[in-house]
Amino acid sequence: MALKKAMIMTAFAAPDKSSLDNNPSRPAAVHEEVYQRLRRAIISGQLEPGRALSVRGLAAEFGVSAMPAREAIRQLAAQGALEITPTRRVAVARMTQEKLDELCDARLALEPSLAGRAVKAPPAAREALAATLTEIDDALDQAIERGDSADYAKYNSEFHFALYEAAGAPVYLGLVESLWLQTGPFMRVVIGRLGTSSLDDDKHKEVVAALRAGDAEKLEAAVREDIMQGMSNIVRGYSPDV
Amino acid sequence: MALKKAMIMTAFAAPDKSSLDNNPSRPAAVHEEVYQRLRRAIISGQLEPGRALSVRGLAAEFGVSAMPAREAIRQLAAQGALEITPTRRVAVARMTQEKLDELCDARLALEPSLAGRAVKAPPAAREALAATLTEIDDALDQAIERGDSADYAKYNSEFHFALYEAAGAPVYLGLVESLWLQTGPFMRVVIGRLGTSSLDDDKHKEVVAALRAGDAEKLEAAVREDIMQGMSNIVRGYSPDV
DNA sequence: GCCGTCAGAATGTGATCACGTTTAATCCGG
DNA sequence: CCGGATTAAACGTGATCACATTCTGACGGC
Repeated sequence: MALKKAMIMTAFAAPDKSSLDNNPSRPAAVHEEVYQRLRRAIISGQLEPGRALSVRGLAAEFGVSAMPAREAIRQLAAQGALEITPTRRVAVARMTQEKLDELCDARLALEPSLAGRAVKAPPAAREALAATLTEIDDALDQAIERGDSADYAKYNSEFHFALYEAAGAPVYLGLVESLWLQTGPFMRVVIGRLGTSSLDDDKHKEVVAALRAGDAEKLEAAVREDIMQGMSNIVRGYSPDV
Repeated sequence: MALKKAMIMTAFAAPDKSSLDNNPSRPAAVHEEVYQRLRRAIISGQLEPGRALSVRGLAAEFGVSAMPAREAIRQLAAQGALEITPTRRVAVARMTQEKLDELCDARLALEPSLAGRAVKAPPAAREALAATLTEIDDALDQAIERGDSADYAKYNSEFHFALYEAAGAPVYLGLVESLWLQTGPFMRVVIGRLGTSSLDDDKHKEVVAALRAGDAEKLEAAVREDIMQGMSNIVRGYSPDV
């Protein structure tokens, strides 16, 4: 029981305080931090589908009162990450075959064109982004070699969102975040089932190359292939109900 | 001031109780009803962009305590309908040119293919849907003749969502709802500015025809054209800041 | 007439409590 | 050893309160 508690604590790890907190002016709202930590944990697949969450439980985990936990839960439920059962209980959203198909279609419809917008950034910013992406991708490759599926999921999401955030398209970004919040938990299950060995041929190198070349079409194609490859892995590792 | 109060009351009108409440088993949560009414008001453009909302104000409007109002606000903010200012105040999201471009792109990327799924429904359900759509479209035409831009926006949203809900694609539907929550308020401003006279050539008839024919491609094309036409109207009526 | 000041009203946020429901555990009879 | 009933714990939800911050508008000096 103490072990499980420790696992939970790491899943909801606080953001790295050593990095610069780029908003020194205003202290962040408590419910906002709860939301962000929970969101990261879900996107990077640290919470398995069907995992029950409770207002009081979350509040205790984060050392806050019930109110911020409630707000974070409602926000994530609105984005499709959490399900509210008919009896009003809260759990990480489960996956179905139909939902998986929809998520795949929607990701292909949105993410490539979102990524494509990143090439419109000024060359200096583009180069900086490429450097950041390479850095993340290196960490990702190391995670694969290590067989660390948790870090893989983490760096994979960081890679994509570093690219997407650079596109400067907040509406698109919000939609895509919702999609990742719905795929994240299930993705992790699949990776844990298949292992990281089958993931060493992602298209991230092509993404960076196309970004450096300023070739929007190639960038979109690379992202599209990356998504399709990742989703086909999911299908390979799929089993119902979970 | 009493007049303004009355206007607000109509904007947040309660759903028609005479219609069947299709879930007699469990009483809906209070915050859920607040959310639904607010959501409808926003999608159908009854709240102008920049309109300030407050927890206590909303709670008073709906005759509830602050808590359900807070939850509804947070949910809608998570969907992009409401903005939270740097000082943590809440207002209906404003429009910018960049956001408008994004919304247009995203709608074109999602809504046609969502609508296209509706043709996969069994013929009987498709025919019933076509009948419903025709009914809504008639009311819509009458609203146009009347020059009633409020009813126009209402029936237009009802037309689209009747179609989209029939597609049976909840993930897509959630994304599209988010887009409408962001376009709704601004749409209404534009319609009010242009009048309804410029809106009598929508593609709804083609939509219904394609649905009846079971022609997914034509259906998608008709929806695409309807979106483009509606969005071009917005561009025509656009002026910054609002 | 304009702008800065300042007091009062309004607001977001977090905490806590109460109530009815739901889930989990316990116990008991077979 | 098992299954159903009963009791206890946990939960979601709504209400209310306190506090710090922010907005509003009136007032007064320039």
